[in-house]
Amino acid sequence: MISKTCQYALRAVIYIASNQEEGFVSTKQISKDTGISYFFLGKILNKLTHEGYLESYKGPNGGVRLLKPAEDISVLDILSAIENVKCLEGCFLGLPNCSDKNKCSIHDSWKDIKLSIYKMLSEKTIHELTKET
Amino acid sequence: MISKTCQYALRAVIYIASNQEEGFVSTKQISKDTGISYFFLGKILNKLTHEGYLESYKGPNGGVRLLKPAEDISVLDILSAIENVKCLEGCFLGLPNCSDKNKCSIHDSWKDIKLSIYKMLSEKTIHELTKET
DNA sequence: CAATATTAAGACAATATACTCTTATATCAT
DNA sequence: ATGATATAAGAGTATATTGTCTTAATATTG
Repeated sequence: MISKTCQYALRAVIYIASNQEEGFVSTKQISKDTGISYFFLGKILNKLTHEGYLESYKGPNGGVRLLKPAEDISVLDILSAIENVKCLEGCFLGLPNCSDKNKCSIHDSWKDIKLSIYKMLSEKTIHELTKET
Repeated sequence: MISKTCQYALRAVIYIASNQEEGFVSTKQISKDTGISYFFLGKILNKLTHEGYLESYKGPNGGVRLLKPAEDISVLDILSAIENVKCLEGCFLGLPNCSDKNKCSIHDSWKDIKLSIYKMLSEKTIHELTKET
């Protein structure tokens, strides 16, 4: 559905949002508490930094923190920072020519689903995800 | 979203349903008309035969045909014959412990989406897909 | 029976995704 | 200044997915 990389990115950002009151959160701490592999996590956080969602700081007491309030970051923001969100684009049957003008036989049904996924992912904020269980 | 293998399986079955009036449809013909790689397609059709959706016949004029009427085969039938349909099961965040009793923070929103996907895929039949464009 | 056409099955290869490690660079604390 | 701690970046490895090829088995046709 979404790649593991995206899942890790989301879980990491949720963790950061929940734990950054005291300053920067280190990759080591995130890795330890989420179970995400330290080195792989480093790459993901790096990407999110380049994409403008995180701010990083080197050296002792360094780490990353959110550049914007968690209320202003949607789940979709994080997913698309990592990679193209496949479930929101493209034809269900994988046909290259499929489009609104040249529909495959499942196009409209699938488009409805895609719209509901888009709505959910773009409305749900990271802040909301830090509150619930 | 769904794997290429699943997309190929669906496209092949739709093709078979549309072209089996005159008897068995050969892998070669399906491959030629759908653009799906001949050898890879062979494996997929084989699997669908083992799973009970196709009947195969060797030798000249051989090939495969549907074992049931296209009206009685859902899109979900074909997808699950190939592999576990990932978008219908499991946690959006990839958490192993996530369940209805122990929900992750996006669990309920995601469950709604999964239900609508399940409904669409299990109600849409192969026959319907042969009619439209 | 022999030649041809087709599926069956599994070995093999290529590509994409996920993961690991190493080296460089910046910052802090002493 | 020096050593410890952290990110930055890229090379390298492992696994999963996708795609290709080869050989065997089975049926039809002449």
